Amino acid sequence: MVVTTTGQGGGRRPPGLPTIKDVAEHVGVSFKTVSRVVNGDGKVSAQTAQRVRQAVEELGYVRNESARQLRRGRTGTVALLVRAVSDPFFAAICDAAAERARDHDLAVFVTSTHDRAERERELATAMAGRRPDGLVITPIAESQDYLQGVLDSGIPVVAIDRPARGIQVDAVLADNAGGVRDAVEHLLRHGHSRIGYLGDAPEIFTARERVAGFRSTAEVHGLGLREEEIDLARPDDERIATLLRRWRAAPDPVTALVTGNNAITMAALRELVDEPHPPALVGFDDFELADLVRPAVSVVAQDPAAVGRTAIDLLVERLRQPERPVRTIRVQTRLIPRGSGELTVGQR
Amino acid sequence: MVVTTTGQGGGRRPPGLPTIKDVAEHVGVSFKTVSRVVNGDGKVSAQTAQRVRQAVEELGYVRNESARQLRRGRTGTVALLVRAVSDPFFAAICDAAAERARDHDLAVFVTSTHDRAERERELATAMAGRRPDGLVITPIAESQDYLQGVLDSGIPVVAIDRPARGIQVDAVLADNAGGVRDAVEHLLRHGHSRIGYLGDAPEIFTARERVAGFRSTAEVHGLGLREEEIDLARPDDERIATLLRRWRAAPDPVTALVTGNNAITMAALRELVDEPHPPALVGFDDFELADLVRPAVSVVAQDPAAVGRTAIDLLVERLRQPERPVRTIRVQTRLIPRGSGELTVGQR
DNA sequence: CTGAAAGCGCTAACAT
DNA sequence: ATGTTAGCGCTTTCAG
Repeated sequence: MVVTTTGQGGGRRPPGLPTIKDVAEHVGVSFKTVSRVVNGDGKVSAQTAQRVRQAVEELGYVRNESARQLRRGRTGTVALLVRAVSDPFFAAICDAAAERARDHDLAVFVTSTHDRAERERELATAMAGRRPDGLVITPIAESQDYLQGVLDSGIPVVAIDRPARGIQVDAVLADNAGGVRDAVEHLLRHGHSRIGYLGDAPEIFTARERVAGFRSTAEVHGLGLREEEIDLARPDDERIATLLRRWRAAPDPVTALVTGNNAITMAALRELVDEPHPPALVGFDDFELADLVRPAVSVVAQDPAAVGRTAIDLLVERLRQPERPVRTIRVQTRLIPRGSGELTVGQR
Repeated sequence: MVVTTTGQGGGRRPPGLPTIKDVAEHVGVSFKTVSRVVNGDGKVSAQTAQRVRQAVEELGYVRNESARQLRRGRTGTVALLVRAVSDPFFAAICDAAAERARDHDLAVFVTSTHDRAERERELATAMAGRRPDGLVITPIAESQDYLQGVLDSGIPVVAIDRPARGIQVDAVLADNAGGVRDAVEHLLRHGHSRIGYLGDAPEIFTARERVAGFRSTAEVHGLGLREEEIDLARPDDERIATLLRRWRAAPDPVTALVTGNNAITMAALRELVDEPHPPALVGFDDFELADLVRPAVSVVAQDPAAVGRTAIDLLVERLRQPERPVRTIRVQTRLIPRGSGELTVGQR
């Protein structure tokens, strides 16, 4: 459906927005005076200031940030590279980071890498061209050493979700092992001792930390793990469905599952949702509607907002103190029991 | 947990990234030659070009976009204002828009307005300061006339999700009324004639279009609507739960519901999920896991990716032809039956 | 094929 | 309190 009307903007050739000079001319002062008013640099009589402000309003003057940035050397921006803004975890990080950045008069520019290493580099470089005051990245590539020059030039970098490699930078990570430990101990408390683990591929940093948490917790509690009940691979509904059927058909089947990330939790749920007696389940990462599925899904929730805020905090601190030691901050996870993790062995 | 190591970046004072001049000096050519190589402006001997490229690599030169933009007048960017990137609908729009923009060598800068009118204006103005080649906005404020100057200056504006007011601009909207019509007719086909409607507050454009679709469809099919079974208000779990209990306790209760947006669908589901015989339900907007709830939720799905892509297309077309008539494009919705909408009256 | 000069719009430093 | 001058890093003429 197409509604036809007149063209936009009255049809003039792009005259461009007015400049500081246009405003000055309009008022009859030097363009520097306008600059002073616009920037609140004091040293302007209240009267002139008033007239300038009026002219600014009338002409619709908006300061050209490119020019300003070029002259000042800083842009007041932070570049944020995430896996995908359409991933709720990263979306929450973006919103929280933008919010916190506002408090420091910084604007956040977000880009999605879609987990492609070459795009990470491409986008980080493109962002560097815009001379952000800082760079927050979700490392994917083998190494981030290509950022050394950027770092040396005085633009701090903060890694989130996974540590950077090949460069020494601050990082904000989740307490992956601790989260899984909580999940396992929760299941143990509810009488489970045969627990299966479905994790993402071991190339992925968080996947390694999480399964390590699983193994060590199992060891601490003297659980006899069977390697065939630990699965590490890219999420794939089909594969996971098959695997679960096999596990559950075994003579001494697992009574509980821990899933290592959201996509895997979803895949497992799709397979189990219509089972009359599903195994207990605790998923890593909370998700909307976890409380609407039956049984409601217990999860280890991350705190994406804290990750986003902390990343900005680290960046700002480093801008203030470039020499301070590099830090890695772990954001705690939180176990949210909703029922699926409480299914006891007897209930099966 | 804090790991302490050495500072970042070798501890030098910010020397800034190398400039075109540094590269030129390093190679022993004029800085203009470097500019030519960097921009692929031909007219450079293959040998010089090679040496320049090597120096660029060695020094880690990245073009300063602020300087470039200042001189060229265009930035190669599009500013995108959405309600919130953490809203899955808008997140999908963002990703699709960024993808499509890449094809035109445009970078998209996203900001969230969080549905606050004053922030819409504030952010749109801040974005204008960065001189984007185009502006895509999700209108919230009463009027967008404050953008007239931006428009006149040659920066096109496209409205998404809701039309802009006070300015004549292109728009990409969903077929709201059509989507609800499909929902209602789907329910009619399954034997429902007593249908309740839960919509968002009537101040909201999409809410008005959707309830209008409900009313007109009901009329076409000769359904006798009862006004007390049409509810329009900001989503509120408590209110909706109470309302539903009342509706269902009535002597001749509704057998089916249409919910006008995602938040309302969620609220209704929370109330109905544990009912043995819930009413049929069709929600406006698809959501992840709609297939995991039992019964799986039938929805009218929007196509956010199409909205994002179309917005960029309109922008690019207008950049090419500033005088073309203003257009409003409606993106079709799609009914996805999953079970909740098929519950027949007899099944209750 | 390459270079020199000018200037985009702004702010910092220095006058007045 | 206001104005002048210079220059940020780059691209666009215009010459060589």
